[in-house]
Amino acid sequence: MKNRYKKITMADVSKLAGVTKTTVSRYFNGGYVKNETREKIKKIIEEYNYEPNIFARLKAKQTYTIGVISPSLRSFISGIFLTGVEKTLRENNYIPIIMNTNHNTELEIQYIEKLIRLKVDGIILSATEITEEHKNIIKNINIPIVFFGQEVENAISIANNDYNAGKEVGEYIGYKNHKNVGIISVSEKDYAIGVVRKNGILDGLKKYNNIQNIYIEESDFSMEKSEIAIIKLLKNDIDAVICSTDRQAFAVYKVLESRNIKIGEEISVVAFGNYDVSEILQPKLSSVEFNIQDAGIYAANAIIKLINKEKVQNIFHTDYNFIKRESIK
Amino acid sequence: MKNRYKKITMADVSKLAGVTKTTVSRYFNGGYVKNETREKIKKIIEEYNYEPNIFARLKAKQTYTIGVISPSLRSFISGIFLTGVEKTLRENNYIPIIMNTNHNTELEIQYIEKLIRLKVDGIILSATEITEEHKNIIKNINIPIVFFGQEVENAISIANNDYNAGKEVGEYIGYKNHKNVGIISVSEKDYAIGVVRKNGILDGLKKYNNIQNIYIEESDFSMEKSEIAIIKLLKNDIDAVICSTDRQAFAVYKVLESRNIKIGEEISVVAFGNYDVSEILQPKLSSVEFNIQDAGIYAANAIIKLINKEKVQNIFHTDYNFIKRESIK
DNA sequence: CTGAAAGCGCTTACAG
DNA sequence: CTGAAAGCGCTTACAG
Repeated sequence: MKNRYKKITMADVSKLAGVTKTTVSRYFNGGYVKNETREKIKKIIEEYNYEPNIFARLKAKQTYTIGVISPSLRSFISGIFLTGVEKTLRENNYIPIIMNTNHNTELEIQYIEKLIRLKVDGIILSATEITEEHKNIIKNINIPIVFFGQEVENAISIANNDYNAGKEVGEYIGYKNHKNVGIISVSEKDYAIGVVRKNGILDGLKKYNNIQNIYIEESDFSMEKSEIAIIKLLKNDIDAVICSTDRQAFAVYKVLESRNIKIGEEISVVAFGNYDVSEILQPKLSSVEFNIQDAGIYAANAIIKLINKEKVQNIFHTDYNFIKRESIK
Repeated sequence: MKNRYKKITMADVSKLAGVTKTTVSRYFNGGYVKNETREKIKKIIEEYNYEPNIFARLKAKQTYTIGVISPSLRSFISGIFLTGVEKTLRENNYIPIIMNTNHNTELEIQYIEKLIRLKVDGIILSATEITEEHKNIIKNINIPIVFFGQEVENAISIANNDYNAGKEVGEYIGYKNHKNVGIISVSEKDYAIGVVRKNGILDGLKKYNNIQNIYIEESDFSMEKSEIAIIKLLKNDIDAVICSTDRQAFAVYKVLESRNIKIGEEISVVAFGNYDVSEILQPKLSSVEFNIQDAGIYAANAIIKLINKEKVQNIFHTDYNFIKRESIK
């Protein structure tokens, strides 16, 4: 058997098959090749386990690479999203070039530039914030781009149905007859979570007319900041805490447990994200589950459609499901 | 201001700077360029925000791309590892091509072939199993490869100090006077965890001569299988469960809670991995923390050294730290 | 210190 | 249906 770990080029294959590399190229790119010729090429390819080097498609219209920019490589949400994206892209013979910004928006812009230079066919951007620069990109870029996490005007975007999800949670907290509610929010720069989701919650809380006080503390996605937020909220006499994410709820659990405050009895806790461990917590955390894997698959399919000049609707809302568990009294 | 989202090539830059592209190339690749010329080029580059297309280095000795193969994009461990790798690679001007196998070993081999075709300078492989095919690769591949997670003979590898960590845990369970111990293991194909870590545990358990029975159930990294494993173990009268990973421990918590068995009182639970939520669980999970971020940074630095023909020691063991919390009586 | 020419591994008009 | 030639955006000997 041939050494599969030695490189072999299209020129080598063409010689071995007794054709020219034009024909081999056509073989791979769906051009006309006579059946007999096709067989000859196929034989060599299989024997030598050949596959063209995608990075050498310098002159091609398509490079079959897709840039994927993520704010994190280690969060629950981004892990699932990337898994969905990667799988779908790979199945369609695209290769993802994954870039991690570590929540640095400036890097996001730099990576877009870098990806364009790399001649990617399209970009999937999981964004936490949409700046003027992003809008500028949308106008000037000439490859398709799909946003995830935020609704973006005049662009293709995939977002959670944050308003409705927030509203459902808010209504339920009211329905369960809470009086004084603390909310841990995030920066309004993260419009989807910091504004839309929050507004949904606030509108939902109004429904049953029994909420007396609402206290809001801004945090971020870290446990540290969220611990500070819940400590501040506890200065008020609250009977419910609505967290923007499960991770924030973990911080709340930590603080409440340390103070021996009974979750689900003295104070209700609810969050968004439904991480896999949330049902292991004591008491089990109530949380809104978003179908992130689907979002990833949708994003990958959307970018492929856009590359193929097919129509894609401007905004796609991910499904959600409010899972009520023991953390609500 | 120039449109930053239009591509500009080295030829364009060279014309604008009044030199030839050879010189511009040398500018970027550390060749001799007169200071005056250097300034002219620098000016244009900054004005147009130019950077060479790394994928067009078809003729170069180095492509500055590194293949990174991971069994998952959404596990706690791989997330941290990839974050460390990506950061370090990026800081050194390498770009990672991240491939996800979803625990499919066959894909692993395919991706190695694909990466070689892509002319990556080196490969970092986070492996759960080392097969004959892997050993074959090591012999035949002519670019450097660094393994993570498993110790590999005649290759550069980074692994947790699984034996010592296992032993420390085993000893502690003996020291705390447990009598009947259940172990949830993983397949022996995963040598690091399924054999080395397990052997460490078993050897550790011997130290205090007080363990009467040891029951072992094989699982994998999923909660589902681990629930089945703990249910089987509970048919024996055990007073401690040693899990191979925190995720397995989550399954154990779930089952024990559903049966109202008091963790840390009736049964001790201990695991390996120390996921960030493990200290939020009730009772707090005792677990061995491995410094995975360091492993990622080390792996990236190792591959860069190998590319530069520098020496790297064959095996590097990641630090660990056994964190004892309330889950042990 | 810099340039002209060839080449990396492909694709793409253009012929035939 | 297939080939010869040019070219993608770079790098690299080789001159000078």
